[in-house]
Amino acid sequence: MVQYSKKIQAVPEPTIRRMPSYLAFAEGLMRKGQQFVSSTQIANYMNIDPTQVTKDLSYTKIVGKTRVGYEVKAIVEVLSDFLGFSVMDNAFLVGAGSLGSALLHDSGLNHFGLKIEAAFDINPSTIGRKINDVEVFHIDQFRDLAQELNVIMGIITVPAENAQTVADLMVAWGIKAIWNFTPARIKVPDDIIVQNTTLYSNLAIIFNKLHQEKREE
Amino acid sequence: MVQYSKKIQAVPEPTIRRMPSYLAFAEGLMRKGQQFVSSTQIANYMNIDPTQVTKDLSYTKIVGKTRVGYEVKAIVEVLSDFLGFSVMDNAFLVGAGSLGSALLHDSGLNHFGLKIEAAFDINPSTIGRKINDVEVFHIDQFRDLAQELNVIMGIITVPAENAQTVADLMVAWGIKAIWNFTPARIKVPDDIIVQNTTLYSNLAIIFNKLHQEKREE
DNA sequence: AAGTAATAGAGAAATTTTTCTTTAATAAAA
DNA sequence: TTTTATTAAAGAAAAATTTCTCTATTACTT
Ligand SMILES: NC(=O)c1ccc[n+]([C@@H]2O[C@H](COP(=O)([O-])OP(=O)(O)OC[C@H]3O[C@@H](n4cnc5c(N)ncnc54)[C@H](O)[C@@H]3O)[C@@H](O)[C@H]2O)c1
Ligand SMILES: NC(=O)c1ccc[n+]([C@@H]2O[C@H](COP(=O)([O-])OP(=O)(O)OC[C@H]3O[C@@H](n4cnc5c(N)ncnc54)[C@H](O)[C@@H]3O)[C@@H](O)[C@H]2O)c1
Repeated sequence: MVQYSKKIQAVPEPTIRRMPSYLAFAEGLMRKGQQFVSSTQIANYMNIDPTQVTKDLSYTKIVGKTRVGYEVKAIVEVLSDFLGFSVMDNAFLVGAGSLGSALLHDSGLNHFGLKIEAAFDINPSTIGRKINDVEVFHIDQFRDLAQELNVIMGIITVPAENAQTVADLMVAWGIKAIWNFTPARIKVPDDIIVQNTTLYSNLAIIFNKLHQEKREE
Repeated sequence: MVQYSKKIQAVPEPTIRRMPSYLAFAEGLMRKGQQFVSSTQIANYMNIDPTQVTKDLSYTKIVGKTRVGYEVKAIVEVLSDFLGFSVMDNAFLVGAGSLGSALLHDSGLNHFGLKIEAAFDINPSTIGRKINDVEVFHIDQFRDLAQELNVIMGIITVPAENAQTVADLMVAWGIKAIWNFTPARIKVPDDIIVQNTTLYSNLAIIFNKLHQEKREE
């Protein structure tokens, strides 16, 4: 079967996953005043192969200097742009519980181009409060505010059993991308982007490695 | 170069990443009283190819029935065991800030075999408090408590710039695996398992897809 | 009872991602 | 100045992962 929606020359997802770490590393070096950084250094920091770094960076317009490496400033600038971190996108967060609050406190999101404009909940005791200067509204106000503030992303941090309900509302209300932190998989139309972020995958990997170690003993 | 530490017949990491979702789905079905589930159903829920599910499950000892599927109960039991979720591992969490508190509130970790026995911080105003029944100690007490409680995992939720310091302490204190939630990459001896869990990779992927959509318009 | 459709499972093929190899450039050392 | 070592970059090869193809099985429909 021919895949019509096939991406042409898409950047590999693993590459995109690594890039924010390159960026964060480069930002750190910049603060320390370092001008150049080699793929070897980055690879050493990341615990990966140096050619992997070179290949990853080759997807951007960054060019390195033989025997010197890449200009730190260039990495920061180009990578920020490339990753979409240098323009602000507006998001709404639904579920101002423990994880939601943590995200609202995380300045890294803001630094990397995501502005959480407002939070929503159904719990009367949370509504009206401000968490790190972000106000918590009743979920019924989502639609009007989303249009008003040009919000394209919705963050789901409600209990798993309510994830689908919230997702449906988000879609109906014009959200283009959903960042789902619950372990539940949500069903949305094809044109809506969904990113599932589940802790338990990571837990499974750690356990797997731990047990492998045990087996080898 | 010959790779001596090469794993024999290891389960692919992507497979392990998907398994917790299969498990969660099966648990949901079990609660609803469903007895069997087919790879098609699971695939539909996960938005992936059915043969992927079949292949993933083939790494375990689960066997399916033609035209019927897999027994839900078997998936739950075998997968829990396989993923190491049915035996409790003890962990310590260092950095009882916003993310740390959220993790301490997350019952899912407990459900999937991770018991956070204690939390540690250096902030006097946090020390002595209890978060969801887990006590926050001064970091100096880590060592003694780790030995006493047979803790093998350390969870790092301090600010990124302190991640390496905390990791060094954890290693010195006999921790076998580190779950690092900071964007910083830590350097540890080869025999220590490290799992980095960084939000910003996910953010980068969403932005990438969003921008791709924009480009295609 | 016969036919049909859905499914597990095994193996092959295709695709994606990582690693290796080679080349050219050039900074630093001799 | 010459040599050496380090590096980026491009392309090839290898490895890992996903998707496809085929077969056998069997529940359900006719
Ligand atoms: N706490 C964590 O560290 C953590 C980590 C990873 C994933 N998760 C997942 O994130 C989700 C939320 O976890 P949590 O610990 O923050 O739970 P929580 O109970 O602390 O917060 C959930 C919030 O959602 C609100 N809510 C419920 N239904 C809603 C609805 N229909 N519309 C709007 N708001 C609604 C609740 O009032 C509550 O404030 C869960 O699925 C959990 O598995 C949590
Ligand atoms: N908040 C989030 O939602 C979120 C999400 C993803 C990742 N992160 C990352 O997690 C880390 C923590 O974020 P946070 O928002 O919880 O920060 P935070 O400031 O709320 O919490 C950090 C805690 O660590 C403690 N601490 C600092 N140095 C310490 C040390 N040496 N030993 C022990 N404790 C120490 C502080 O006292 C504080 O309580 C950061 O690296 C952040 O990038 C946070």
